[in-house]
Amino acid sequence: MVTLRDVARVAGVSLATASRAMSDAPHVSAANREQVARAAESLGYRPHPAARALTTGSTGTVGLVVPDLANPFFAAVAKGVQARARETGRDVLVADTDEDVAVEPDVITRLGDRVDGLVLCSPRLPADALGPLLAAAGGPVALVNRETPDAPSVSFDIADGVRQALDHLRALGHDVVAYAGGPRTSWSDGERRTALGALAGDTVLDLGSFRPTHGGGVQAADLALAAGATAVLCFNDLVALGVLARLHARGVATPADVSVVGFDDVAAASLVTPALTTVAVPLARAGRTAVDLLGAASAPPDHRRLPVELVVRSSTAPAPPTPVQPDPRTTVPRTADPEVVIR
Amino acid sequence: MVTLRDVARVAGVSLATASRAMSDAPHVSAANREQVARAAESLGYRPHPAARALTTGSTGTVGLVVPDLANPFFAAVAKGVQARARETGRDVLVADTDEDVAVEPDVITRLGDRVDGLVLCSPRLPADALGPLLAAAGGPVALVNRETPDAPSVSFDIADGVRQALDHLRALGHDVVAYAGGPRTSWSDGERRTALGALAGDTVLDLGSFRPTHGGGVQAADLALAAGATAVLCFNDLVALGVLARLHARGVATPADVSVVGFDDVAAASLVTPALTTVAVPLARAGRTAVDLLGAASAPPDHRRLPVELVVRSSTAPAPPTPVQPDPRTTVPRTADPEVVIR
DNA sequence: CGACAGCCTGGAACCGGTTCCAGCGTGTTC
DNA sequence: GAACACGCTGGAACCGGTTCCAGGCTGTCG
Repeated sequence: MVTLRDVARVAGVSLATASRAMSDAPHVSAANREQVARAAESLGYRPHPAARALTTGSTGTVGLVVPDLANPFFAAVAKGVQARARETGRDVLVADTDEDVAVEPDVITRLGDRVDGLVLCSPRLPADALGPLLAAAGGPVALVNRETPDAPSVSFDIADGVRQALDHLRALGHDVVAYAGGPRTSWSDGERRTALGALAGDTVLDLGSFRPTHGGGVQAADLALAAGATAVLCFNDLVALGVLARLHARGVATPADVSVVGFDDVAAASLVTPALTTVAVPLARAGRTAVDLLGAASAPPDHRRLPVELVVRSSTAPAPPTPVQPDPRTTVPRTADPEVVIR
Repeated sequence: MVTLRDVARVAGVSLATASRAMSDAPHVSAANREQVARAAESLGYRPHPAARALTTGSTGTVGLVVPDLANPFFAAVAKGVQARARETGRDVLVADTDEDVAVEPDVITRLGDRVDGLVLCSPRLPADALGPLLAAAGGPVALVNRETPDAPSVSFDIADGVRQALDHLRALGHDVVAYAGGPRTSWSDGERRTALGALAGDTVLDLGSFRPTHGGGVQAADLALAAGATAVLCFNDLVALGVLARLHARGVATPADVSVVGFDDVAAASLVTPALTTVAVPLARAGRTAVDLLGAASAPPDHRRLPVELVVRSSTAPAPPTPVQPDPRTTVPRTADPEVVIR
């Protein structure tokens, strides 16, 4: 292994000078700078990351914590984080919590020690547990798809996305829109619900909370049908895909009988038939922005809201003249509580 | 920041003893061991990773290089790598080459310096460039979905997967099977082609090479139709999904008129309609196994082939009595060269 | 009762860089 | 021509751990 001492010896200068030359510091003559560069090149010198980290205190690494790497939503964010980090000469240490809230604190503190900054994507931790943890991380932290007063964050203009979706469905003649919600503990589900309440309080039918997966959508579809909804707005694309699949299986035509709108614009959304109308969210950009926020600590913390855009595809159409009748043989389960209107 | 010196002072022992106590080394009295543990606990001591790495030469980190984090295939492998690394007390440094061969060498050498071992998933680099690079990594390397004599690897029993798919289609009465191939430079496409040639030389119709994406499948579907194929075996699930979508768009019924088989069993495969019959590949397990191979260097290197399993869903059915006629108005493009039979 | 073995212990060297500081040489200015 | 400023240089301290080595203590055996 070749160290800086070797480079210094070959270049005929002291260790200190070699170090300065390598890091483009001032107080090095052009001749020596050249000598050192040449020696380093010929020896194939590569600085030892740990040694550098020990003295400078900076590791050249950013951490990323996501609930599930295999979820296309997080994968897209991860890609953005990775790309931006590489552009700025840093590496990414990634941790997958497997959707388990209990491991989040461990992972955050462990990673916190090893990185220059930490990006937390959609942490599931409740606000009161998150706050103290951010301090314990011991370095800059930026959140994605979650907001808290204690740290900078980048999230999406969910209210505007909900408005665009609602405007679109109303323009198509859907007077009442059913909402297939995500987990109650989800910050972004809360944002959607708040927006729905503010924008269209008494014309939104709450189908309840579902797991943010294909299965959750399947479940929601039956409730939507039972309630006689002509349009379903979904927590995310996976849920929307589940709704689509279930409607198809039950012989309900989309978009002729029921329109479906998703959220996120995951890759699969445009590949399915009918192609999904959905609120596109700049996931990779969010990842990139989060990395940039790590560098720019400010007080009060910076909260970015990235713009979103409704992408109209083939899963939405004008409301049918006579909406599907609620199936008289079915009843809506209590837990879904579809009578409750969001305010 | 609290260092081991602080712990030693509080515990009333020397730095050396404190170090030994913390790392469960021998030659420490039970009393001192207890004192040190207590002091470390009360001070909230956490060892400095860079300092440890500097002396021991081990970083407690494994590297992972993938072509595209957002591709569900690689995401699943990454999840496996991450899980196994965490179980063994290590972290994962991940790099996404964005499908660009040119950046692979850079990424590999850069990451190689910072990790105890490197997992390379589906490197696109040609064999003659890969070999030297593995040495340059300067530590143990394990490959996933790629084999080379120079390093241990974990791949899949592709030949058996191809056999299962072929047996299935033949049992359904498909005499000739079209193959929608992946990139010529892909090692695993080569494996599929070799298996096809060995198993069914003159009953396989080569549709050509396509980008391993939905778009590639769309492209392949038209060629399959033009050639009058009743069954299409695809390089991977994304291609199969594209084929399915295009057949649907052109009014061809699946599986009644044409059967489609994918490869990998990505999550989307089971969510689409008709659900995709595909060769399921243990992606996460491959990731875990690769991490284990890093620890167990052996000569000659260990090459694991994980078993695969055909999952029969709804995209395959008995061959139609009278196959779809090749559309007389279309001709098969030259580049696809469907006349060429794999041997 | 003395010698020897063996377990603990702490001082010090070391890992590979970065950076402070003192010293040297040159150029500039009264 | 002397004093001063400034740029370059290398010796040495330092970052926070790990580990070698010498020495002290206790226990056992002859």
